[in-house]
Amino acid sequence: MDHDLLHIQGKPYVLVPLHEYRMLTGAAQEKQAHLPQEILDAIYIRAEHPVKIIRRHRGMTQDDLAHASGLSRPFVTEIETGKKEGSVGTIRALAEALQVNTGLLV
Amino acid sequence: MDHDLLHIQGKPYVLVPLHEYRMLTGAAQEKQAHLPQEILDAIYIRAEHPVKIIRRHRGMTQDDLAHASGLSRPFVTEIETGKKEGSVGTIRALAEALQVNTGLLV
DNA sequence: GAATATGTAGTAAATCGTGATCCATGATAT
DNA sequence: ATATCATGGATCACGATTTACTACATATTC
Repeated sequence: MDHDLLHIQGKPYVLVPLHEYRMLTGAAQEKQAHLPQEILDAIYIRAEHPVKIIRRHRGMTQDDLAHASGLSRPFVTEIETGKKEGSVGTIRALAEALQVNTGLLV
Repeated sequence: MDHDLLHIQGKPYVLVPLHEYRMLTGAAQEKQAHLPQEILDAIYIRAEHPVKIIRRHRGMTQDDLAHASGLSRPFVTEIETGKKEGSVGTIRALAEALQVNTGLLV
């Protein structure tokens, strides 16, 4: 937890990577050691759906993920585009297929 | 609690005043200590529903949790007894009310 | 243009989440 | 001692919403 300390107009600031900031402020996540920082950053920024971010990082197509998770391919699309949210079971299946903690997808 | 977001070499950072940073890190440590090992063990064992385990550890009744989460009391009962699973939104509301990561409840 | 990857409609079926109601226990008064 | 009431929890029926599918459409890439 050692970050850069800098001063702006005489006041001390700490430069905290965004994902750690999210953790600190309670939108907390557990450590995902196997996901590189830029992926975690992308997830926390929420510019795209976490499933999409992680799926592409895993080098999978929607069809790959659909088969791996036992869901239909269009449904994966709808999850990723935010048209559907999916049930808790869906989230678990996706997390399992993507090999990440469910907390990352919720 | 909203701070400046900036990018350095493509990575997102948050500029946090030092005193708030100290508060945040202190609070985070305390938050982790909030759930003792025995509670985490109980959750892991899954003898009872995590919501029930954490709710009682927080000294809340089902009615307390219902109000805190904005859900109806019967629904909280049904979640805890496993009769219903709830939507992702439900999980988020409960995690928020119980002040734990969603991952613990999914 | 063929093949691959992704997005959209339409839908039966499942689930959500609620109010009404009920059960058990315990405290307080009668 | 027992009737009454309050509290915490559980169950049910049900309208409303969502799920997750198949079939179809559109990009995108080779």
